[in-house]
Amino acid sequence: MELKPPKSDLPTLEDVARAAGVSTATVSRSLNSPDQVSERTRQRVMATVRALRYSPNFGARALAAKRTNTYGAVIPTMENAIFARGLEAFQKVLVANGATMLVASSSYDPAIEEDQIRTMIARGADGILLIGAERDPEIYDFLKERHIPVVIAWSGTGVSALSCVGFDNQAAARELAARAIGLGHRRIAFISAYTENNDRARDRVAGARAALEAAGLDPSAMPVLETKYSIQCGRDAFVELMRESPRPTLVMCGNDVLAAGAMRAAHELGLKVPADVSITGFDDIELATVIQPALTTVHVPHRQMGGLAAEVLLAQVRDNSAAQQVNLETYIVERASLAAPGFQPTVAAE
Amino acid sequence: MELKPPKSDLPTLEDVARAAGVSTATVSRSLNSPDQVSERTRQRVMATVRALRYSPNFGARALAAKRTNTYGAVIPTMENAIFARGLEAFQKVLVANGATMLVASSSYDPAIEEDQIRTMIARGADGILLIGAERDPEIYDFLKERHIPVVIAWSGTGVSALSCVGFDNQAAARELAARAIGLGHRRIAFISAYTENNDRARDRVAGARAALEAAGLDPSAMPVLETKYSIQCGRDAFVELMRESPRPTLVMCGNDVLAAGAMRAAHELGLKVPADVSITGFDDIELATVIQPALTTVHVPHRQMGGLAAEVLLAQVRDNSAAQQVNLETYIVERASLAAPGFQPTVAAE
DNA sequence: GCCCCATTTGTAAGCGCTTACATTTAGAAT
DNA sequence: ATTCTAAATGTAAGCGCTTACAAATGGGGC
Repeated sequence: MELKPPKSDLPTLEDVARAAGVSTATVSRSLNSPDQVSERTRQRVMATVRALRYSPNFGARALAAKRTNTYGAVIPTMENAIFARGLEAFQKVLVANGATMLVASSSYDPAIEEDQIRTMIARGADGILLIGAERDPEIYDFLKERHIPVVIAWSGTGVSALSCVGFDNQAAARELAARAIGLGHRRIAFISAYTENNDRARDRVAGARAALEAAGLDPSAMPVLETKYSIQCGRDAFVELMRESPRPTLVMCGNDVLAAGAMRAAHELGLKVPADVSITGFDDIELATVIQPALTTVHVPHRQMGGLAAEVLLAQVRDNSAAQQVNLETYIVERASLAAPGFQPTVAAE
Repeated sequence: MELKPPKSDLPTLEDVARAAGVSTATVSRSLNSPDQVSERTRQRVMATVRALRYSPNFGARALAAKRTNTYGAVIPTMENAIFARGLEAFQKVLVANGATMLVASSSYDPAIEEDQIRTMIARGADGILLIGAERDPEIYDFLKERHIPVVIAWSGTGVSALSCVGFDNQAAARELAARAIGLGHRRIAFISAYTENNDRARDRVAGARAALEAAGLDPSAMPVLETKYSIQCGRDAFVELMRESPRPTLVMCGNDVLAAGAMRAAHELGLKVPADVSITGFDDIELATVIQPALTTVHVPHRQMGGLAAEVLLAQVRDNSAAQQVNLETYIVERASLAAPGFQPTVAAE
């Protein structure tokens, strides 16, 4: 505490003003709204800025301008490739617009998430990216009260009056399930991420149920196992599901990671995919193409979502534009892990 | 610009002071150094803070205290699971200490990286996390000039006088290669990430060479293909390597992602792993356990690294402690993809 | 009851910037 | 020339907080 080094004698706006022979206001304007300054003056100021290696003090600027040019992102975890992708894109767009990104992860815990959101706001975030629409209304009130623009990603329709950039989880899952039913599957099981506090996971399960119902099947007959987001958990869940008799002919998974675990378990149980059992995923991350057989899954445009979220947020903050609701398209990627039940591949495995 | 909503009438320190019947200094102290305030006063102040839902203004605080409690992390990309893991851990430790994380990615481009570093500093980062030690010395000068603590992760010995939390990439790769040589491998090929501006990648290749040399083999005879970080690239590189005659009996990969691609290519070429060709990875991400056969690789404690990096950085900033150099242990994870070289396959790929 | 010192509290000076408002300057129109 | 207007620049008032320093308070020890 005592030894704090002099952080120190960095040039200030005033130093630049003095050196350039203008007022601080002119320097400030040259930096922030160049077109309010004459060409000649601006040149001179900028040259001085460079000569002095001046860099504006962030705190002072934030204090005076009431804006930080910093945006927060609160996501469940960076270790999930889908969020990592989205974040990367979000950040790129931010940087391209001269802004920076604050990140925090909640580990899927609503209490932690709330805390992180408050911290971001206290840190002066001009806007904030949130995943999924489901959370304590009090948080939305808090955000509204402070006039902080929010964009919700990964979920389609969000809270009204809030921007969102997402897709229809339920419709996507329904479509995939319908496709499987069309192929002849009747006994379908589902491995889902925990649905509590997770509207995306819940919607995906609901989508499968809806397809069943539409096909005149009993949706409540579909076994659903909820588990954590990890390969190991997908594996365990699959083993559990295969204890049933008769066995399901298709195991749908709420995401690709769980599906990878399921695939793994299938191999260990000596089950051929898709001959003995079909497996589907959701998200279409790289993993889906690496496992054997390659995974039939739903492609979600994560990068696009992250990039668009940033744009929407920036527009709200900078141009005071209205909240927007953007719904992105998803599509089924047919690979090898889903086929008609009992399907014999022309070339035997191994 | 014009319509900016009133961000507005949030309570200030002064409001709290007035309401609690004390001076602003006392409120500030209650918040920042509670033990300088009497128990009774503090209680009263805190109650008022809660009642008014007061939250300190970030800019003002940063301006007055010359500290933001914000730390920057500049990484190549969040889409790489190893960095995502490290970052997640880094962030967790930061949050546990009341700090927040600013993130930027450089896409492995030194110019972008430099830019991001400068931006972070301009944003008032109190300290900064960097990946790998190799960069323009000018950047280090800049950082030193501003007295910004830096911690370098992922590389063992870094720039002197800078903290680093890493591991010995070269030794780890050497050990793995030595193990393979002990198994009987003589023709080894290497698929590496681009080594330009990437000391980690370079060290890994160097490690393999060192093992060859130590075994009396010619290190320059080892084919090395450099490529981008992606499964597809690993696949292409592997195919390329298999054109050689005689074929290598072992393809070492600079990371697990490349190895996954190689594995994929091996299957496509009808090559059995490890009978026809062994494959090794590096990093030990989850992917390594999903592919068939499971990957023999080097385990790197990414999370630990990220967490420690945060601790080192915090210590430097808060306690003004000296720079530390921490070297973490790695170890070989033996799975199925590496075995003694089998007979030379005569069946050609199509 | 008095003195001294440690503890607690208050006073007020900035921190470095933005911006409303005032002033000056320079063209254009007459 | 003169007047008017728009563009360019300057002045200076904060923004909300921290902290050096000063002042007040409260116990012991005598």
